[in-house]
Amino acid sequence: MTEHRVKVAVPAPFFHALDYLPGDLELVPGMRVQVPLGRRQVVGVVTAVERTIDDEIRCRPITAVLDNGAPLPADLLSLCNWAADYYCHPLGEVLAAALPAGLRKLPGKAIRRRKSPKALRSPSSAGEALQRAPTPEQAVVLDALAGQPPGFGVDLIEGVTGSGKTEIYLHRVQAAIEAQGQALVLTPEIGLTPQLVERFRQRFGDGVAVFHSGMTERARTDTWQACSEGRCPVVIGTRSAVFLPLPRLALIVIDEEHDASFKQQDGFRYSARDIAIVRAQRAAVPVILGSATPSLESLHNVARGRYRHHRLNARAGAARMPQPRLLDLRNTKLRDGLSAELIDTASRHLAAGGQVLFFVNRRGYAPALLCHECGWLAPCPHCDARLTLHRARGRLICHHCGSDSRVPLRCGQCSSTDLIPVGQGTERVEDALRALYPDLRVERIDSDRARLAGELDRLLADIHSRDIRILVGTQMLAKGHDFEGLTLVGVIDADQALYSSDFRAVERMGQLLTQVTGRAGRGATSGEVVVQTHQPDHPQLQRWLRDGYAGLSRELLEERRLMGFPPFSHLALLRADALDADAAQDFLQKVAALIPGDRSIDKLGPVPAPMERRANRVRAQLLLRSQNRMGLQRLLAELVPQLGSLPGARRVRWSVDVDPIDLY
DNA sequence: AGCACGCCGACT
DNA sequence: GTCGGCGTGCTC
Repeated sequence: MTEHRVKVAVPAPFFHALDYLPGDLELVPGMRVQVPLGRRQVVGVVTAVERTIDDEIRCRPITAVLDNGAPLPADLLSLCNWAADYYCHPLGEVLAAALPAGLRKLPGKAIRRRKSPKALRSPSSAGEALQRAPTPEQAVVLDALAGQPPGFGVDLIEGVTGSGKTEIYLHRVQAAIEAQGQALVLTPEIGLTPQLVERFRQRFGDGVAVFHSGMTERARTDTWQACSEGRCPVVIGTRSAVFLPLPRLALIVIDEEHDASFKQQDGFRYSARDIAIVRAQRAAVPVILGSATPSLESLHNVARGRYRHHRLNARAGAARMPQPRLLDLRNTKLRDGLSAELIDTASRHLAAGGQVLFFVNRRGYAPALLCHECGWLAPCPHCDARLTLHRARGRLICHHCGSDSRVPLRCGQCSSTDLIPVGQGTERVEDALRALYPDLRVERIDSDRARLAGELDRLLADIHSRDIRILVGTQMLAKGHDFEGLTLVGVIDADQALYSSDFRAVERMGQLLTQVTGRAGRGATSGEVVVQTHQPDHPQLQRWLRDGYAGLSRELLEERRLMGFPPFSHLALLRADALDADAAQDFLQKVAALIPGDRSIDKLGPVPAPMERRANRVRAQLLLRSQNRMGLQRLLAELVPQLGSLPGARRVRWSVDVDPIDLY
């Protein structure tokens, strides 16, 4: 007997959609439905409607259809399906990540009514007045972009900080809008870089929607709805915006494409940049990638002829990119991490009226507290890590698990009271600079400081008004901010990355150093950048100094090729952790045993994670590497759905990370 | 994931 | 004698 069956993806870790009976409901793929699952009711998405004679599995009826309006568009459903396969993640959970919370929950008593669409300020009237004439260099890039054949293609714009990448985006977005299309602009963090949204608002007025995790659930759902109805010509969003429904999608811009925050680091571990490129390919629309420091992946795609490449070298106005110099710390006297020469340089800039930024990539006062008598280092009770001293708060805090305790008066081992902070964080450098320059306003900007709403905005305003003369900040400050009066950037310690075992550490160091270098000399005065180091002869640091990020990245690509690491191979990282000592590694050992001894896939591990114990869980990992992406994906597609039923799987937490960026 | 069932320790 | 710990099994 022939019957209709409906495949429904539910928010649970199943690798296949479940079957339900439609009854007399009219269903099409993409509709949200309420279905019974065990003894609860959940929201699922219809993925297919089939005629079937397979009666073997039990089948319950669909409770209700939840969409009064349009179903999830077919292109998005299909994109989510692709992503679920590529990242080996259950489709129902992928859809849950793609839909705003308001569409994932069962409706309450009140039926949500759609707001009537706002009248949009006409883009052209708002825009024309503020249109800047492109520089000759920008004009070359714009001509090249305008001359591309229609359809999919990726253009990477490698432009130094301040060279006007945003202006290029604005022109291409304008062209997309004029052709009645919608443009999607992805950015790493909206809260930290309000300038990008500002520039778009100046040009396109209320046509610009934003979408990010800081918005209320309600606002996100409304924006989702507006996008799906084609009411947003431009939407600027973070990672999850890659899943917004855009019926007239005409262009995708990915700003700061190298930025790690495009990769989700838990649950469904997707790369918004990579999904965006797949989406553009499927929708046959162009992609613009922009960065001062492109990822090695994108540069490799340029080298292979997959992406087109454009450069913007000139900075706007009179500003020149500073030539950084290294400051050899060996055998110099340091005061809270600051050398006398750096202090002299800073004093000179301050006396001349400039602003100075000290870049310290660590929060807190000091990354460790040491007993001077016996060598004890205050450890985190839950992790294989040292506690960070937050002196102003009088706390020792673990930056890995959040463990928080009072600063002890005595050594935990020998009871000595001679405890000294070692190393320096932002708070310590801030204190030192306050003592050195009591008459100047010194402020620290890091995530501890900017946690309060509006605090970051206030600080940024006081920087622009030159009220703040000296800034101490983490990489939070390295991104996107324009500080006209900033003439000196001092990097306190460039060496951390040079000691790291992570294969991407030097790439990230180069990106960070280049980004902070771009902070100096944005105004008329040429800037100065000083990098303190104990490794002044390190070849990669030297390479960066001589040939900039472009030279360093060429060298790093060559190194990756020789080592067989991405982008010259593909990685998937299986992680596991557990409360008992060996459970995670034993589990991954069983996983490894399931993988055929195929020459095309390297099994690296299982091994203990670089930080073996974290938040009281013992962690292990198994890295898979292959030259052949399809081969790796086929293996994972076969392997991953079995892992949950492996003996011991319930005793461990495990995850799969396709294209991992951090190997810890 | 969420929720049941089920079989062993300390309490009104 | 019960309340409740989390091990394991299942959800169309």
